[in-house]
Amino acid sequence: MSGRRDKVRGQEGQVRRAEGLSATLEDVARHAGVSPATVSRCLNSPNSVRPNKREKVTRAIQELNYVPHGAARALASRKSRMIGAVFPSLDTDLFGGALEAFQGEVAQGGYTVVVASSAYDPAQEQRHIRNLLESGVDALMLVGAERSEEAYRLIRAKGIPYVVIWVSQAPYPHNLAENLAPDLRHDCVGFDNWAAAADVTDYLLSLGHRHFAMISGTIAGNDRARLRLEGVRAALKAKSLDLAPDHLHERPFQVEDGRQAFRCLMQGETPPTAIICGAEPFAYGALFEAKEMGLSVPEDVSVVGFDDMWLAAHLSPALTTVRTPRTKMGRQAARFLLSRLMGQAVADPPPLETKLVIRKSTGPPPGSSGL
Amino acid sequence: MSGRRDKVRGQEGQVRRAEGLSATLEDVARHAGVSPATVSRCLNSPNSVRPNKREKVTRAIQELNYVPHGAARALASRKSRMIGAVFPSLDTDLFGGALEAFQGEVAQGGYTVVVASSAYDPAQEQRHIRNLLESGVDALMLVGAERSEEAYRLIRAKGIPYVVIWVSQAPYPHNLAENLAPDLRHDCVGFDNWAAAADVTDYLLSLGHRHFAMISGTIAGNDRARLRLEGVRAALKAKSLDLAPDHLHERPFQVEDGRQAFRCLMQGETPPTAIICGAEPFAYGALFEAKEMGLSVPEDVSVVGFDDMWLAAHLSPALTTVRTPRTKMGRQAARFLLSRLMGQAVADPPPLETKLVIRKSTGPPPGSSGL
DNA sequence: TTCCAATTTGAAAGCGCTTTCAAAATATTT
DNA sequence: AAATATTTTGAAAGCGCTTTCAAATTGGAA
Repeated sequence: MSGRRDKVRGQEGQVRRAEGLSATLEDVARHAGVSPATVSRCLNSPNSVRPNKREKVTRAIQELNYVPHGAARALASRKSRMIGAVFPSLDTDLFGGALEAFQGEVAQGGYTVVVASSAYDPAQEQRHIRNLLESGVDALMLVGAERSEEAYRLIRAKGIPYVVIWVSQAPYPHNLAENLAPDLRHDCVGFDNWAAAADVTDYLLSLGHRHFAMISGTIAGNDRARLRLEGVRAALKAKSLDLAPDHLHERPFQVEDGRQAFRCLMQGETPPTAIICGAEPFAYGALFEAKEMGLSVPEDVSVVGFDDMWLAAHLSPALTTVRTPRTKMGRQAARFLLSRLMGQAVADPPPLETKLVIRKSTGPPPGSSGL
Repeated sequence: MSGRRDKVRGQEGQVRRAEGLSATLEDVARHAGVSPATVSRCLNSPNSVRPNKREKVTRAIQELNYVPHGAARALASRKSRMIGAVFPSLDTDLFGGALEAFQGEVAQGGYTVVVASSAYDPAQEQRHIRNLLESGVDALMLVGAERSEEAYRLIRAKGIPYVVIWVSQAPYPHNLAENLAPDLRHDCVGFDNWAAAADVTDYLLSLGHRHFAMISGTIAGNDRARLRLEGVRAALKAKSLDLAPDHLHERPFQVEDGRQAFRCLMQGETPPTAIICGAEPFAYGALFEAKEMGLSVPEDVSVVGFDDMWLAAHLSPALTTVRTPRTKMGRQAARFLLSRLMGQAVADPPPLETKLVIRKSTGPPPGSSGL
């Protein structure tokens, strides 16, 4: 059973390809008068082949318009040169920025990124992880560390390096240990969500605020959201304060949710004087809604965001927020994975810095003399 | 030269895998007591195998935690189940939205998407296309039809289906024929940039405007930008008007560029009464800058955007703009490619609709009595 | 029950590359 | 110049799967 593939013999006895079939390495070898092994070497370690042959091969490659067959390469070399990435969403510059940086860096290393968006759905995420694993990615990048044991089992079964971004393994009381099996220490590239949230809260506290509210992203399966909430709570607790149940709104990550939550909060019995948003879209929504309700920020209520996306600085009032290093995360995650793939035993990079960016949406609570 | 791979024989003579090596189809076959062919069939066309065997195989797969090897599959079946996509950028919800929809739809069909961002750079785009082709993608999605002949040659050489989005093949005088070799009719999923631009212009014209300016995205290598500019020009020409040279600013696609251009325009000798932005970030910048300059929109100048990204409706004044169907494009492109991959000879889908969304940033020109 | 058509199965040949091993060619030393 | 060390090359064996072809099994029809 030869020739499932239509090789047709030309008049000179040379094998040509039937329409639509591209040249193979063997064709190149024949065309250049060398062995397939040599062509392969030209592709993978050019200096291990004599210049004159190398030239012949290069020419043959050009003439035949040869493009190596990725799958065959992957099969033989046991590496696909692909890195998988699953993001919770891609329709915002938040993860998009990280992806862009990640992809750019990974491309530098000759790798290609296979991407998927899980729409913040753990089940979908797991399916995507499985898919990527099947696709044969050499490494994996995931957002957040919280996911099913099953998902991690799959990855470990494949034995490929992976990195988890947007979280850090900070040695705080709030670290992940309490929520993850002890043997699970993932490599992280990210920042300390807990500390960053505690930070803004402290700042607000220092302005004199005592009545807080938080609009938090959906917490189930989202450790970033949970840590931020816990960070806020911890900072409040240090001053013997707390978040009243009706002052905590947990929602999907949309601007519209921010609007609703804000309205709800400000129309309540005891409106807060400061609103901490666990994700920036909430803050945008809050600001928009404030304008609509005729409330002024920060005179009537202070609002802080989280992430410092591009819009924050342009809003009026400009938004006080926490700058998170998404581009850096993308790049660093890429570099980390690349090093691991080159066999280097790189250490977990240290957590990245976040920065409290104080702008115009925060001030002393109403009624205070400015302290 | 056997066993480059460490197969170790267990005591029962059964082949197990050394650490880190995952089970293969052959392992599954042995474990289930069937031939490899049967396992393969279970994976690819389950109903061609008897239920009892199928069950055994399914169990074996589970027990061994078997994950098919994508590259091997791709090599043997000559299809990789991957689709490549190159976007000009990913750090905005514009292309991100399209990508998200594209990826979701493609995943439905059991495909996976390999993505790359070209940073609006043709050379980088071409490199990415080459890379994706090497990766063995079964199909390709690109933004815009304008790119080097070389790039198209590469794709055609591989003989895979591809689709070009964000543009249409509208049968207008402005169609692509003049800029592309006649034999190049690409499958398009998109809308008519020219007509959409002409549309807003007509609207502005109908409000009484006669002094126009345009802030256009960089045109080189970007047919969307070019078509939009031409659309505006054509509409103006129909009224014997034109865009003064100093009333046309061509820039990268950033908010900051919009700010600068706006300031420049409004501080000029003869400021326009209407500014058409070829991309929405420009309009945002314009609105922000107007506020800073103490100009009011639309009283002093009307501003229109292009794309209707999420922010447009929340701005004050809310932005009049053209809604472009990016989610639909993503989905439709995916479906088109999927059909082609299933061998169906689908026709080019018809151009999608755009919609002029009139909000508050446009009005009669200053000094007019409201017509 | 016997025989033939229809359905399931397995053996084996690749898919296009990489990589080992040994042979051939070249460079270096004595 | 001969002998040895080094570098280049090629032959061939897979990588893990799919798919053809023929053999084995099954289900009906006779």
